[in-house]
This record gives sequence, C-alpha cells and structure tokens, in this order.
Amino acid sequence: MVFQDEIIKWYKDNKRDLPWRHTNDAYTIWLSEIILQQTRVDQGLPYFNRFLAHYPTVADFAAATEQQILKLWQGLGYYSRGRNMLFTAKIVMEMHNGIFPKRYDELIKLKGVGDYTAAAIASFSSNEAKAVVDGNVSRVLGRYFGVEKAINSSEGKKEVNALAQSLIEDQPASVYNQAIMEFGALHCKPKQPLCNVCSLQQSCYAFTHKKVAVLPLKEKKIKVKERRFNYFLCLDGDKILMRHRSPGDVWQHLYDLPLIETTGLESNEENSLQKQVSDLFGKNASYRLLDQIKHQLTHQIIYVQFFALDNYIVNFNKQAEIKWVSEEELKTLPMPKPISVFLKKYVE
DNA sequence: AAGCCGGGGAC
DNA sequence: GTCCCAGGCTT
Repeated sequence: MVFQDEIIKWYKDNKRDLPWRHTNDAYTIWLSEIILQQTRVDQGLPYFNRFLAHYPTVADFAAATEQQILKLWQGLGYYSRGRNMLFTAKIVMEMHNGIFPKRYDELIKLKGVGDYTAAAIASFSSNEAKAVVDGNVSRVLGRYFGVEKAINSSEGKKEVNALAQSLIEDQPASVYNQAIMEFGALHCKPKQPLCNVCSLQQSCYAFTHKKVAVLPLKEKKIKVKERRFNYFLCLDGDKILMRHRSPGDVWQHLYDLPLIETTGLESNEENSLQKQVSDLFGKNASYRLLDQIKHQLTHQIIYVQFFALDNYIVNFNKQAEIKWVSEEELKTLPMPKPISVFLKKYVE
C-alpha cells in the first residue's frame, strides 16, 4: 500500500470523534480552524462549542462587538485571531453576500486565513485538493520522506509544501488531510512516536535510518525576554481602575490594571518604583504587595507584582488609557490570564 | 527572513 | 526546565 492509503486506513481505525468533522459548513470549519491555530484540540474544543452556541452563523458573528468576541476568547491566547475573525465575518457579509467562501483562492484573501487555514477550509468543506501543512504534517512528512532541511526554514517549508501537495493530488482531499494531521497528533508524535506498532515502519526514512529522534530538523529557538510588571489595584467604592492596553505589545486591546514596568536594574532613587509611583499617583501614594507571580509567554517571562494602592491621586493626563469601571462592566471586559486570575482572587 | 503574538499540556 | 500545539501578521 502506498503512503496515502496507509494513512487513511490508520485514520479510519483510530480517529477521534470531533464536532467539526460532522459538518461541511465553511463557516463552522473556519471557526474551528482559527481557534485551533497553535492550539491543542483539548484546549480549543470548549471555545469552539461556546462560539458556535453564541454565533451559529457568520451573520451572528459579524453582528458582535470586538469586546464581546475578545471576552469569549479570553484565556485562549493569540487574541488578534478573534479581532481578525470579526473583520473577516463583516467582509463575508458585505462582499460575499453572507455566504462563507469555500474555494482556496477566495479563502486565502481573508484576514487571519493563511496557507494552512485556506487549505483546511477548502478541503473540508468542498474536497478541494489543497494540502494542509501544519506542525503535524511537516513532522510526518519530514520523518517518513526524510526531509533533511530544517522544516522551519524557508527552503524546508517549500520542500514540505511541494511534497504535501504532490501527495494529495489523487486523494479524497478532506479525509486525507484530516488523516495525516490526526496521524501526526496521535501516532507520529513529536516525542515518543509509536514506531513499534506503526504499519509504515519499514518504508519510513527516519525509522530505517534511525533518525526518528532527530527528524524533523528545526533551526534556532527564540530567546526569551524578561520583564517586570507592577500592577496597582485602585478601588473606589464598587469601582476599579482599569487600563485599555494599546497596540504594539502583548495583550493588545485587552484590559489590565494601572501598570508601571520596571527593568529590575534600577539602582538609584531616580528610577525606583517608589519614585515612579509618586510621579504617577502623587507623593502621598502608598502601596503594599498583595501577590506576585511569574507568567510565562512564548517569548517573554513576565514577573508580575500586584500592589494595593492608597492615598493616590489619579492623573488621567499621565495615563490616558485608564478609566473607572463598575463591578458590572468589569465582567464584560476581556483580560489577560494573570489579571483575570488576580481579580477573581482579590476583588468581589 | 526574522520577530512577535498566549496559554497550557506532556515530558 | 524544554518542546510544541489544526499559524499568521508585521516589519
């Protein structure tokens, strides 16, 4: 049996029952694919169910506000996905008559839809023969066919893409794409793949060349920056001071608390946290530590400290993005994970 | 081509 | 701790 037949056979015997596999509706598939970008199925599944319940059609989605979308997205990460979806939903309503595109050439034009997602929607919704290449597929092909270029280099990607596309040409596109991804996710895993029970063992380059542990090759890992966020809890009756985060940094367009970022290198009084607090909140302002946590992002480690602030003056000129928020409104604001966890613990 | 964008699970 | 997940956008 050829590679593709073995993959499809394996899939039929081992596939998970996932809700987006029961539909060929392009909108529903788009919803699932965007949510699953860089996101494990187990993590994305509850979000998919919630979004579909809130927004059964693209028209419902397009009618939502950015804040509603981001609030529902809260905790999932990569928040620009949610913003791009709203933009795209509106485009579909205005430019596609409310009918979600099914062809790759149309899908690829949509914001937030790249090569992978366009191929996924096109193949799953209408069997268009476009190969998906995600992390699973590049690993499976990299191992089985012995790709010696780094799969995250531009040459390596080109090679894997061409290989993937050549393999799908005469296949049932939807099932084959699902199958090779599922095979990568459950069987040909990054760590401890199930080679000993693999029907493709004898024709697998990596297995026969004892390179399973080193393929696929990847180049350079990103270096992680360290940052220090000092957040200040300011309460006034049932109101709390919140800040709308600007574009150009992590968690853009989400809400956090008044923030002073320090470098950790401040040695003199001029730069000390106390000095900066005085500058922002008046020289009578006092603060006491409530909590401290380490928050790990892909490329940043953020050491977060939370302080209660007293005897402060709020200067809205110095902090343009802050505003008083009622308990009721607070529930509707999308927040980064550490902020929502902190508020749940310290504010009732 | 390189950097940036989250959060969490598996090991 | 490390790796990486149904990637894409910006510079």
